[in-house]
Amino acid sequence: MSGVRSPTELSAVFRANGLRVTPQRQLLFRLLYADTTHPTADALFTVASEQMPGISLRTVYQTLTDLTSMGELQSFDFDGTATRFAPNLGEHHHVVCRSCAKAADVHVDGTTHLRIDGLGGFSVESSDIVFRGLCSECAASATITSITSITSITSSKGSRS
Amino acid sequence: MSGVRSPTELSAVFRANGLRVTPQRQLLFRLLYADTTHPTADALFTVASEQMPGISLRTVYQTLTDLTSMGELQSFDFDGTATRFAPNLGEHHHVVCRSCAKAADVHVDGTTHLRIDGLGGFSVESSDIVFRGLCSECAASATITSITSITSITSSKGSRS
DNA sequence: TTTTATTCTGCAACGATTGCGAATTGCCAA
DNA sequence: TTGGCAATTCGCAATCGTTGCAGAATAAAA
Ligand SMILES: [Mn+2]
Ligand SMILES: [Mn+2]
Ligand SMILES: [Zn+2]
Ligand SMILES: [Zn+2]
Repeated sequence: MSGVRSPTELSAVFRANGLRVTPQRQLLFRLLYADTTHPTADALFTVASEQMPGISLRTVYQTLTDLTSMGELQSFDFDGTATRFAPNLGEHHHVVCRSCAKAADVHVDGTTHLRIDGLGGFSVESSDIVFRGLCSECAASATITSITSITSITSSKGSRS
Repeated sequence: MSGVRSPTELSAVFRANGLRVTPQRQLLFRLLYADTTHPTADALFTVASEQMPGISLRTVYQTLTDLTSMGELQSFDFDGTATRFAPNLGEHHHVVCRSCAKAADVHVDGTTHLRIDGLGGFSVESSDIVFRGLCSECAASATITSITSITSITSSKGSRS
């Protein structure tokens, strides 16, 4: 239920579902294992290409789709850009940086005490909580930018861009 | 802070921001007023076209973008499909039907008691909770489908597709 | 009314994702 | 081990949602 499934285990899952285990798939199993960045298909394609030049982006999408429909991965749409994929761990939620789009897992206590008002016939099966804010790196550079900006205004005697 | 801003109020907001009030914009203000469906740009375009044939989808996008950057609308990416827009009411969250993608507002109590573990340097500025499940219509038709399916299996003596 | 900066529209371009068909290949059976 | 063949990969075109751009239209100030 929790923990990342190993490449070997994923191979077994594929065979159990009547799917073949190819070098491309094995590589992706390895890359996904212990990847905590919630990467996009294209990000995985880039790193996969280093180890296997010629692998196609189409195959990356295919494998991610397969893994997702088998329940081994979850897919997320944190913003309007590319879909992000991550191992389907136990119940957890996410923080997303509004500046660099970095995402991280968080564990949230107290979700069972939430009172939902206004459901009007909807039945709830799951919940996704996305906390938005700034990662530490972006918070740091925001501070620097702000200081630079003040310095710039001071030293340029109030010019406007 | 809460409640939908009226077309007249939105016109004032536009003028206050140095933007002009055009018939296209006024129409969209009216359509958005009291629209609780969290429509896509294209859905709004369709209904707008009925009242103003010739209005362009580009203009709908433009106006939605303007309203969003003025803080009058919020935009959501519930799934990988089109962005959805809705008046920026007070704090509230959403239920989304996994079958027909209908979205509705819900009010959630207890969010202040959530304990977030594993933030690791992230500063949280806001949170979005999306509850996923089935709306009453889809739940009803799912039941019917299920019964039909059983009937079909029974009457076809166990054939497999 | 005249003027002009803003807005509208149509269309091209873009990024992400999927459909498709031909070439390749994992895997099972002999 | 070696076919045989269905599954898979790959490249490319197509699709979808959205945005950039430029010329025509127009809100609103004078
Ligand atoms: Mn995660
Ligand atoms: Mn809402
Ligand atoms: Zn960041
Ligand atoms: Zn539904």
